[in-house]
Amino acid sequence: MAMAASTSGLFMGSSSPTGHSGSPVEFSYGNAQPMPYIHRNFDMKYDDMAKYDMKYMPSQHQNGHGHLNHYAHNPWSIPSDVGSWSNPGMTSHLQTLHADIRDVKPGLQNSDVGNPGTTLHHRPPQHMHSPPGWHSPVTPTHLNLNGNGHQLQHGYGIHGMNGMLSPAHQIHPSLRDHDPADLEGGPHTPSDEDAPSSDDLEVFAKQFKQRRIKLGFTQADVGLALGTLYGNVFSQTTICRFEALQLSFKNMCKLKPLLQKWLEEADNTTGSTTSIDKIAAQGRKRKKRTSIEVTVKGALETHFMKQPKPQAQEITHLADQLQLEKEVVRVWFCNRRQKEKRMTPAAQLGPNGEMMGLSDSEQNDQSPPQRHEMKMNSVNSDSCSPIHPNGSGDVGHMGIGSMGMGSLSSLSSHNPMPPSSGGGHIVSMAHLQSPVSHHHYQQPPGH
DNA sequence: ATGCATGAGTA
DNA sequence: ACTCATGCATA
Repeated sequence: MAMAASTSGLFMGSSSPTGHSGSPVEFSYGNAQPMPYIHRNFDMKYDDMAKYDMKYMPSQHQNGHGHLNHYAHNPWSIPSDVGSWSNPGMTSHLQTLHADIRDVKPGLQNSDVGNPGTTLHHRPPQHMHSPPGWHSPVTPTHLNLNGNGHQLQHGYGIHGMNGMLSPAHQIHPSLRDHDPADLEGGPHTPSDEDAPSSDDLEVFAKQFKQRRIKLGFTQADVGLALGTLYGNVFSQTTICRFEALQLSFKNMCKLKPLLQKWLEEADNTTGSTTSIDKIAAQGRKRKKRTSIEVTVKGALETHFMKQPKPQAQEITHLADQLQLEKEVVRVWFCNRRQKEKRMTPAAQLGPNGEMMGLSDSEQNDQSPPQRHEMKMNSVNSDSCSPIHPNGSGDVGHMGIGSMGMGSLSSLSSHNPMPPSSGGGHIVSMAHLQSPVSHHHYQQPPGH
């Protein structure tokens, strides 16, 4: 199926390197189209579905969505192609990742065949013609997942294909953080790859964004390119969050190598163009996004302060009270909690920067439903990172060149953060706009 | 850029 | 039922 194979422009869905976000609008399936899903074809084991009144249409199902899921839980897995980031802690799941990887782009590699030598990179800005419709109905490459729902697929993933990997180039000195010392198989010296500190991540993220923009790529482009290159497709959202340091530390660490590699490619790619088409997925509909009214939201916030983890019963009650579906409320809390992990009570630093508060577990004082978040924090005390609160620039809204996030906390954490731990610290600490009002959440797990 | 949503893995 | 990674859809 040759889709738009000729497109050289590649994923230029939007390309508005104008400076800020790649407006998602142009992004393929428009707003109204519940188009296909790229992954997320799964079995609906949802009974919730009932409520949603069949709004979801399962199309096919395998054991789970195939790609980047598993590794999601194995944060340290990374493609081994890149010898660079080999690191003990992470290597364990490489293969796993690979496996996952391939399923994402079944079609692309094919379509790309025409340009064997190319680094599968695309040169966006210059020529962007037809938007590569993602509509191409691509066959879901099935991955053979065995009963465990895990990978176990044909090995022809990425590596087999002409497509990816290639770069042997080196990157800017500034970007390369590995030291040559770690060749061989032994325990190599810990480098950034091993355990980037939050500072490293921050710096990298910033640098990444700048380069990306200079190169003329949008966040969406990068996300797609990653899929092309390594098999892991990421959305604009994820790239955005990465740049804004809004991911968990673990997640940041996981993505960094990929983005780093992409950067290398992008920087070195001369003019080769590669066109790849994006795969589309089959559709499966998603529940229409519920828009919660501000007042309702406020109520939820209020409850959240008091009880971040309401019991099912409570949720039911709340839902009933607010006239929302229970599921909506439940999800709201989940998301809120997740968000809370990035929002830190941090703001309570004293003028000197000392950390204050955050000892109590909950209080009545609640913050208004503001939308700024202050990030940086670590949720679980367990593993690492002493986080220093110090937010800095507001990453989100600044212009590229002007990002002033100078130094945040250097949580220099080290460690390979054992996956075992819940490790959910987020690295981000970006904006701290209003240093006032905020609640601190930090309640002990026991509930 | 972010809110609501999905789903794998886990407790 | 929750966490975590991730993303569609939207502001």
